Amino acid sequence: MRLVIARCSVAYRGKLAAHLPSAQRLILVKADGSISIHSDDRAYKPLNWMNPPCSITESTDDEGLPHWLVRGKGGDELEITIEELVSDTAHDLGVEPGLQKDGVEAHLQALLAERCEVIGAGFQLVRREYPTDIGPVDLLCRDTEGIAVAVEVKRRGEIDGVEQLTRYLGFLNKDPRLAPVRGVFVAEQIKPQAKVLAADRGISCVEVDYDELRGIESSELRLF
Amino acid sequence: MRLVIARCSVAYRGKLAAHLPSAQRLILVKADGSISIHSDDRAYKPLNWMNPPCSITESTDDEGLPHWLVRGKGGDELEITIEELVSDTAHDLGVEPGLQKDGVEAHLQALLAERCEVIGAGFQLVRREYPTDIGPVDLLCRDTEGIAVAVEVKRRGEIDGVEQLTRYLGFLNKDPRLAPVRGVFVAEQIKPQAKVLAADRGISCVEVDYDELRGIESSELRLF
DNA sequence: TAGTTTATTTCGCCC
DNA sequence: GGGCGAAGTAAACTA
Repeated sequence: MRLVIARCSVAYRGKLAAHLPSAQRLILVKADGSISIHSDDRAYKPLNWMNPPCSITESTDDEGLPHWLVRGKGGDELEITIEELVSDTAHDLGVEPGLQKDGVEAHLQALLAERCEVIGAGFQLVRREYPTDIGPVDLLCRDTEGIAVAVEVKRRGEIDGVEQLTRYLGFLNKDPRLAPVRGVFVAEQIKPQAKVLAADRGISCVEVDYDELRGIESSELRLF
Repeated sequence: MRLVIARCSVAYRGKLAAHLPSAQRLILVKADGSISIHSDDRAYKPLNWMNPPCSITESTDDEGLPHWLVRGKGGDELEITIEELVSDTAHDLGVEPGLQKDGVEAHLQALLAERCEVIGAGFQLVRREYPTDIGPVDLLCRDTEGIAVAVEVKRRGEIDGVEQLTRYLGFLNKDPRLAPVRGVFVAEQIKPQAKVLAADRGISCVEVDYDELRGIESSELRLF
């Protein structure tokens, strides 16, 4: 990993055109071949960058200033003119063992599969990831009257999720062994516009609390 | 901007839980109060981070190792245990003049709003970002016969955009002052599948050239 | 390898 | 400040 602190100007020409006037910035060159240019704000997002694979050509211009030309795929170009070099260091960091994550949508779906009465009183799970021609439905349940219920689980409920569930319902209702199938949209938070669309499509909405669900799971575990 | 190279372990507890085993990494502390932890790969994305505003508390643990506790909003916590400090430097970068972008959807939409006859001969703009219960339509126009036309603008025309326009048309057609409303899908490039779906929905497709549109704008400017 | 879906998405705009 | 759509989205997963 190479860290360059320098006063520089940058031009990007690729999927869009962007330009950075002269200022002091951090230029970060990683071992994976990527390059990113950071200012002292915007949190972790760089101002400009190039993803690997890309080639970096360092040269010196007419006035003796370092000049980098970075070429990425698709003809993308990043042009860096260094006007004043403050610092240029490199470190060999070695291998990255990797990040462990817990608590994403997959986990929420697993919790709901085990406690599907949270979605509706008396619901019984038929199966997780119930297959259809256009992809698997998160959960397929049956309610107290034996009616099939397709459940779409999201961490954040937005309009796309309602569309997705609508498509599944269209296909599931073609199966005479299942029809009529009703839909439930489950998420930690459901946006107002998604609720409007769901109502318009006859889909019910349920908001669940992740910590509470996990709490139920924990209490259950304590019983054994 | 502070740059720390160190062997460290990291734990994040917040929107999810995540853990990083011991390895050498770059810890980037920016003037905006953000912190991010980078490995030598994954391009510009850090392994862990905390967005501003957050507070960093540096202490020393039982074994004399530096220990950082970062608290963000919503009770999020980032815990960094430094096991070996390789380098710790700081630079004052000064103000960032900012990034100029050109060629994104907003610009395309603005150009089309001014020249909506490009979408259809004789089209007149009613308004940009015309509001509906499920979100704003990019452009609402009227054609030569006074029929309302909902226009969805994308940089890349894919199936999602056709779905989006279909939803808008459904809601707009409920308004007796507008109905019947027809739809036009405009993009620099429209994928074949999106064209098929649009045709199936009675939506017309128009492909426009960004440079040409900008060219028209430039020539207009030259006249004055 | 290509399409699909998620993301601690982040970011910007408008209300 | 909340809601919504776009992003040079990127990254992970699956068929």
